Amino acid sequence: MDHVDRILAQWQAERPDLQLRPMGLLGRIKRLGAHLGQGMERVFAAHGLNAASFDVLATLRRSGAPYALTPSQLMDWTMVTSGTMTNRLDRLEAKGLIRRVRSDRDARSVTVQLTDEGFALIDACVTEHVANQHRLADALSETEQAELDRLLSKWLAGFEPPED
Amino acid sequence: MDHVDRILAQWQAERPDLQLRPMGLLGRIKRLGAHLGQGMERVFAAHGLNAASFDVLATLRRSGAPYALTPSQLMDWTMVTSGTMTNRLDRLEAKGLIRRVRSDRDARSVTVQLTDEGFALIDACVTEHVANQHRLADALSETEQAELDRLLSKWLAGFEPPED
DNA sequence: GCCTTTTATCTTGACGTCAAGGTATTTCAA
DNA sequence: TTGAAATACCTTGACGTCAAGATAAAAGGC
Repeated sequence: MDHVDRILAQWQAERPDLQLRPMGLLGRIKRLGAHLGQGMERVFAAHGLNAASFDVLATLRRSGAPYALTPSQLMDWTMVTSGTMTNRLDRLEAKGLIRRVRSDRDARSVTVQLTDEGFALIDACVTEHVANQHRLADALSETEQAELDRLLSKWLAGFEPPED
Repeated sequence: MDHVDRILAQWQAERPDLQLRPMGLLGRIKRLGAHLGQGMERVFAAHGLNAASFDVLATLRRSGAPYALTPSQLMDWTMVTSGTMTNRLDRLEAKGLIRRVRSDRDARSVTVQLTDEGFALIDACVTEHVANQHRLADALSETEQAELDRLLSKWLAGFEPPED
């Protein structure tokens, strides 16, 4: 009898006409996502970051040398709007973690590049982040994690058709 | 090869020292949660609500007659801070969906009650919401949904120790 | 060469959230 | 009885987000 079960029991009593089966599943995904998010934010915060700024720096870092992408590419990877990305980049630039370089070939275009400070910070942060993810997933065995990943991949494929 | 796989492949190339196994799992939970959240928001929006306002009205509705709880009880159920709840209640009150009643017994306390309009709205909305949840979960068979729910419950139990 | 359309990014305004703190009230131990 | 602590709710200020639209530049049809 967890939090989600209590919610389902209330609905069952008040609206016995409803077919509640998927509600528990969706509720658990949402709550688990919230707990995992909080668990990850702690590591980000220890490095002066949050999920938003980590997301940008990590995307640049894993893109490989020269650790530079355009705002549009970053928007594609992180799935946020242009206004959100402008705001994120403004803050990261103010902290000296990225730098905006105007393109020579296209005056509309900007390249966002990790500074040395940004590179060092994200490299240290992601190392801790990965270790933290291991801790967060430890409640399940490797077999269970693999089975869960299989089911989530199948579900996710309906929203994000795989390519290649 | 989905979006998460592409991220993992980039990390693998750039940081082969990292043990990336749990990263895919956590990434898929996050992305799936985002897609499901968007899918649910559409139904809320069709009734002039969003996830936040739906959450409050649904909590009041499923609490049973007289469909009234204090802000503190609502905070416990919805897991938001007091400032957030005040803001939510202000907006719902302005729309005439809830009403605040000062307590006779404790002058600090307030009872938040569904109005007739609020009751009618949330009852209609939750009916559609449940049908929508079925659609969103349709990508998995009933067996798969049950297995997924089992694994998520186990994982979630580490964050929210079950009671009773 | 021009004019429309598309592309790339930034700006604005509204909203939801939280942390920290404020105010009023109640509780409880001395 | 009274004064400190706890409780219940609200206020404030900062932040992250989005939708809509602004600006500027490039591309393409004629």
